[in-house]
Amino acid sequence: MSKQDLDSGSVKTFWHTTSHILAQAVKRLYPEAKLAIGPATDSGFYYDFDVPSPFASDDLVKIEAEMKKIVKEKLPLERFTLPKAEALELMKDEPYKQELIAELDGEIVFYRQGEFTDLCAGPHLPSTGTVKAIKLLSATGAYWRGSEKNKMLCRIYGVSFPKASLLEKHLEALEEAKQRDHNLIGRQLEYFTTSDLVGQGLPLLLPKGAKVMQILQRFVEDEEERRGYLLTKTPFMAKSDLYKISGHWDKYYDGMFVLGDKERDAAGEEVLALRPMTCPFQFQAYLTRTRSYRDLPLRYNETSTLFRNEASGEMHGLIRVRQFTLSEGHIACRPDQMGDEFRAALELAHYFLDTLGLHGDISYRLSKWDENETEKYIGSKEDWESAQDFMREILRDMDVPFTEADGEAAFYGPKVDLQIKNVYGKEDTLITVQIDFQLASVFGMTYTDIDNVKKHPVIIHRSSIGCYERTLALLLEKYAGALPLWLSPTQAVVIPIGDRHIDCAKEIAGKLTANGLRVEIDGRSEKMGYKIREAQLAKVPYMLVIGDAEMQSGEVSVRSRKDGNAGTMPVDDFLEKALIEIDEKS
RNA sequence: GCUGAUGUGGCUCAAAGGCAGAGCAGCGCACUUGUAAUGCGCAGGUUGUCGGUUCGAUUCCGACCAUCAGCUCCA
Repeated sequence: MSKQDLDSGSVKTFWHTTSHILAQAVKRLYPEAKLAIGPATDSGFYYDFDVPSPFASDDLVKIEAEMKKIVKEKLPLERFTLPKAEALELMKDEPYKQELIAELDGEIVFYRQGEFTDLCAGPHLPSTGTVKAIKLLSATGAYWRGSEKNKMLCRIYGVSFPKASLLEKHLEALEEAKQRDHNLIGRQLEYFTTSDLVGQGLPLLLPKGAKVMQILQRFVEDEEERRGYLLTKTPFMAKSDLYKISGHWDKYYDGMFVLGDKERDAAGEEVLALRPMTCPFQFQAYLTRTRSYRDLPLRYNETSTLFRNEASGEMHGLIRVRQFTLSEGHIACRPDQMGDEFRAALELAHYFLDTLGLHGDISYRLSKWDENETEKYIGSKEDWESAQDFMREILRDMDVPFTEADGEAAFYGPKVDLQIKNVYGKEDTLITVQIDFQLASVFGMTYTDIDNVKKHPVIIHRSSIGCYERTLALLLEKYAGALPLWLSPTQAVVIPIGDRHIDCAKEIAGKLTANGLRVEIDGRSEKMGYKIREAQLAKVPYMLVIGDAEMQSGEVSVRSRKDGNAGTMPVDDFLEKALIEIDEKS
């Protein structure tokens, strides 16, 4: 439902009531089903059921049909409350509802529609009759209360509208989103591929993808150098000893590719592991000599390839992979420099996001530890809270809107995560900036302060552009494959109309290439319209047509992928125009 | 890892317990082209992999691998 039709509260109410209709339909068709929870989401609703065998797609068709009957029955929704004991009695056949009721206080709120009653705080529509258009989208598994320790339930996702035309529009929009999916266009446009033989989560970047990656990396490394970073190149693997100090061996073992195992390690054999992070390596660089307070802040950056053994169901295109490249940096600074450095790290990220056109799609999250699971983290409660308070204050001071999330921190410190949504609305972290009071002392990193006392620096862990693979994926989705000129792997294709124009085309392409443009010639014996179509579909920004007229005048006929035929102009004019556009990164 | 779905030529998709087919892409020939598809021809397959059932499996069954959606986890 679009926001114009209803405000978001009403939309949620509408979807929430639809989820009750879903549950009612399921209960009618599968009386043995036990009800869990069924909320509205940002894009529809779902309901979780405990059923003997998971729903198949045929079942969804039946359930949808039953839901339509319930709508036709125009059942009124009636709110009522019960004291806890009676509530438990009412839900005596619903163990999940009982579990929820047990945790509630005061009067328990229910909603009733026809023969169906559900535990629910509401609010709801007055009648089931207004839910005219319903589509059940998928049936998947979901753990009860979101914990993999619990039973897996069957979740049905759906969406609904007061009018069929709105549903159609919504489904069309979903279809359009699919056409922007990097996993589709990235393969179609040959940015990347995968191979069953290479393995899951290990995409192969093809020339176009590799070119964009190179452009981004040069851009990032150059900008970071300007901002006082020193580039390191550290190994892809290290002995278990290093990870034992950093804590990864204990806290992150399952996430690492270990060339060996714990048994061999325990037997004293050398066991190497691929790095899941760069921190401990750059810390070793810090430790090469004694540091003075005058050396700080010391900013290391590295275009760092990392390896993380993700669970097999997690991998997704270029967004979740097992090997990826991060612009990773670590800043060692004094406490009095921490504020400026933290802020500068965020500002650098803003600069990159602005340049890429992604800033508007970002939301900020202060990712804190989980006070109830302190064993997952290292360091004292005081350190954690002061770091979290500090980050919160800087975010407020920078006037950045943000949310806070418990249990999302790294094991060594809280983070500010810059979150971004993919084309389906699924959120991932793109960039992260972290403050760490732990690892400097763990690794024995010190500096001699002005008072001649050895102290531990504060470490800021930061990425500045996000993992390159993920960034590429989001750029492809953002621009539907038509990347800005400066990022386009091929910036222009020269199209000679006939064979006799090929030499002239080569000359023009040569001149543009010599001036730094990435240019190709399409010299095939095909009709011009065909070549233009192919270049358009490949999202090449400019097509330069060369025929008799251009050969005579020494001009080129310019076509832009966006605006079509732009008429003829001297080659130098096109070059100048293109160079300006590249320079502006627009 | 868990739940569900899917896997047929480079791509998009047909068919089917008994000789696997089309369009696009590719290659060849002709055409020398004026802003989104020139025509004709050729070639391309151990139907993801490995087992099982069967006279016969690409089709049915099982395991594995990969892809997709979701959960959990995470950059």
